[in-house]
Amino acid sequence: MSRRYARAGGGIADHSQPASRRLEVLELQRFLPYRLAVLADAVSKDIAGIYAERFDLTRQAWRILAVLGERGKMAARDLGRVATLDKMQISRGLAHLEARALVSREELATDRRNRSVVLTRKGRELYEKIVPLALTRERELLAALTANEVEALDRIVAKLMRAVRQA
Amino acid sequence: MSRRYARAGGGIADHSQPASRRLEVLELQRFLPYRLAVLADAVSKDIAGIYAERFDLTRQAWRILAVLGERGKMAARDLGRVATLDKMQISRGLAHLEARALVSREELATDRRNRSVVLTRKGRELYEKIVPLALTRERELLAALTANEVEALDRIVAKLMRAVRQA
DNA sequence: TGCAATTGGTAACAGATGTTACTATTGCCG
DNA sequence: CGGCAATAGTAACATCTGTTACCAATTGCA
Repeated sequence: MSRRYARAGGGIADHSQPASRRLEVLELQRFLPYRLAVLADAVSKDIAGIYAERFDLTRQAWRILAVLGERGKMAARDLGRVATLDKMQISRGLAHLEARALVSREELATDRRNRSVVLTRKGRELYEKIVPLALTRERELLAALTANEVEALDRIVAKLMRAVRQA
Repeated sequence: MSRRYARAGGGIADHSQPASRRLEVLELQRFLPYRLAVLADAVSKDIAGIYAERFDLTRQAWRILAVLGERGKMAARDLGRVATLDKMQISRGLAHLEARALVSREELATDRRNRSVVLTRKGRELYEKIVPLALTRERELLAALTANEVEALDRIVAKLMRAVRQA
């Protein structure tokens, strides 16, 4: 909505320039996709300070660890859906985690393509070290908002996600 | 998961585990940094559908183009600050844009380290083609929100940005 | 049953990105 | 002045990431 204001009293439109030629201004600082990208990147790097710097995990590996810690053994295929990672990212993340003995994979007799994955003891210990730190940091960030804003953010993110997905 | 339910019949707290040892649960789907990352990534890819697919610009190049289109000639150094890009990203983005004759650089007599950058005619034409598309897409996404939510999002993003920056 | 299409997974390459270190220029302070 | 520190910018390398193509296993259907 091209910032057009209703005029009181009279339906006289602004014809100083034909609407079709007037270029709207894009202020990068106010452009939602830009702001979201910058914010998400900053938050992401902040959290990576926990799992990457201190525990040498990639972002994908951390997501996989988080899902396995939360849900226990599951098929590799489902990991992708829950953690929003494509199959290549899953493959690489699991390779990374397996090399460090944080997860183990076992074949399913029912479908030998699909292997199920589970945290090892070492993996669970790492998970239990990271989670409190991550949650604490999340709380610190959310402390900048009022309770209403936290609730609104929840709703807004969900709505935007739906909007962009059905593009 | 370990979600606890209030017990009917009496304010007897659940002391099955001491609070200090109970591991809080991190549900990835509700974890703010994760949700933000997924949303920003989806929005980013959506907008990239405009500047990348149709006009073959990288994300950095697009940001630089946007800033130059909005503010006119400026020092390369300042581009980074405004567009949230580091100096290497600026260097690469400008190389990309210059190779396509979308920007031109000129030396300043006052400081030969620092060159000023400006859109060429071709660059401005491209800018003016992309901007309406980007703004339209932004509006379509924001249409999923109420006016109050749009306003709240603005405030919330600013607050979170401040919170994470002073980490 | 048997063959085409689908699915899970990985290898291999190409391209993008982050990091370190280097050059060139300028500012600062003795 | 002289030279050390700071700044703008880039090259070169290592890493990460996306893409394509491919294999193996399974499913579906003629």
